[in-house]
Amino acid sequence: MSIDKKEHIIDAAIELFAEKGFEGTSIRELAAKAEVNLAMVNYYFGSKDKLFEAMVEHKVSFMRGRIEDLEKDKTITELEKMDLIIEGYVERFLSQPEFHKVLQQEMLVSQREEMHNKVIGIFSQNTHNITSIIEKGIRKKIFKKVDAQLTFATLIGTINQVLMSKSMCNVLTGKDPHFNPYKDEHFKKRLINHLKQILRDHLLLH
Amino acid sequence: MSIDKKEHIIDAAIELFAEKGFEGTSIRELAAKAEVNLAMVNYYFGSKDKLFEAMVEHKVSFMRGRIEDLEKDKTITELEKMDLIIEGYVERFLSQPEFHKVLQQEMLVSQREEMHNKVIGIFSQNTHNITSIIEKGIRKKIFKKVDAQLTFATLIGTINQVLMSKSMCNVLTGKDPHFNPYKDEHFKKRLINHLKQILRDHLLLH
DNA sequence: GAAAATTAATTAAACGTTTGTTTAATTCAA
DNA sequence: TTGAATTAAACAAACGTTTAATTAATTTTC
Repeated sequence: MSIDKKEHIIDAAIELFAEKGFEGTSIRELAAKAEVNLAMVNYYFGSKDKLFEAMVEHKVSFMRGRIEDLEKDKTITELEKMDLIIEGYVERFLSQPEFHKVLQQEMLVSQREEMHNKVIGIFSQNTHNITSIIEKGIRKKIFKKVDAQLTFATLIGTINQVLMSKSMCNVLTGKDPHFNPYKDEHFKKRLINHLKQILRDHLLLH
Repeated sequence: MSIDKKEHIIDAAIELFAEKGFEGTSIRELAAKAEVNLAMVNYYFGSKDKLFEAMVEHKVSFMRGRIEDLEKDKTITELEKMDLIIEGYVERFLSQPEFHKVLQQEMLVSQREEMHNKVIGIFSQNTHNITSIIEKGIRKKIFKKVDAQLTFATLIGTINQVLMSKSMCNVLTGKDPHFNPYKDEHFKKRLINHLKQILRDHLLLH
């Protein structure tokens, strides 16, 4: 009975936090969207802050990466690993653009510091693994001597950029303002291809 | 007498909005930081919303681009244009990281819709010009047939990524958490070099 | 150029709302 | 019958904004 409701609240929270920000969303508004009584939010989660934490916890558990395993994998080349990382990231981020927007907001503001650090932790979780893969490729002389850290920033930054705002993305790609690029399979492939191409150009020797 | 104070308030607003977000910043807090009376904010700007608009207006006027002229310029190559664009962007963004964070926040949330659209307008102002330059380079067969729009997203996205959070940037580059990369000349050059390199790799024929 | 009159700047206090949260009563399920 | 779920109402605190009074600066008048 209550599990549905808890998830209902979390889903409403993601939508509203993504659209209006954490401080910009009132519990009353949230309760109305989730179709529960105002007091239920505090009843279930204790406070607005704890709801936020629970929401992040709940969603992050869904996207625990396999990137650590990937780094150790010796059956595929570093380039193939990068391709898999790109596919994984784009797939994951585009499938939950609202949640990802909430994380981006939290990364920008340092209002709730523990949450800010937590989100940075989530994002930088893979930083080391991926730069390691790139650096390994460099040592193997498969890759050029690039700036591995900023190359990673380019990868994540490009995805973040298109995920930042639907209308921004549509302006960029010249689409109709009400078009939803995140649900468009063609756009997803386009993004993956672009990232694969730019990384190949940048990493591979010629 | 009052011009100083107005700018005092705007400066305080940028700092606080960048750190805590628009809704997360109270006028009382802001007035305290600017060392003015609470009522002065509304006296000068009318409302919190209008203060925001005035702040954006005031800062945007400082960074009116020369990119339009650059597009038409026929004395330099498209690659040189791209180099100049990179230098200009990095210079501009790193010199006002707090203001830029405010814009990023506003791009993410669609709470104040007119402001949201305005910021998108600012950002996409150069979208057309820059993709035009890339596409011209492609027609001239100086550049490969790349996805010009997503290439632009990569350029802006990389800069946005490192500008997102100081501590995030430090985690990425393995620096001390309290280090300020935005004021570091070496980091600036590193970022410029990376962007130039990745664009060369991606755009130029081999 | 000093006094008076007028406008602008500044203040502390109060306004009405909205906020997150809690309470106490009620309904529901086991 | 007991404990959890749900509700409407109330809570104090914080919010953006306004008011009314005071001080400072500027302009006008003689």
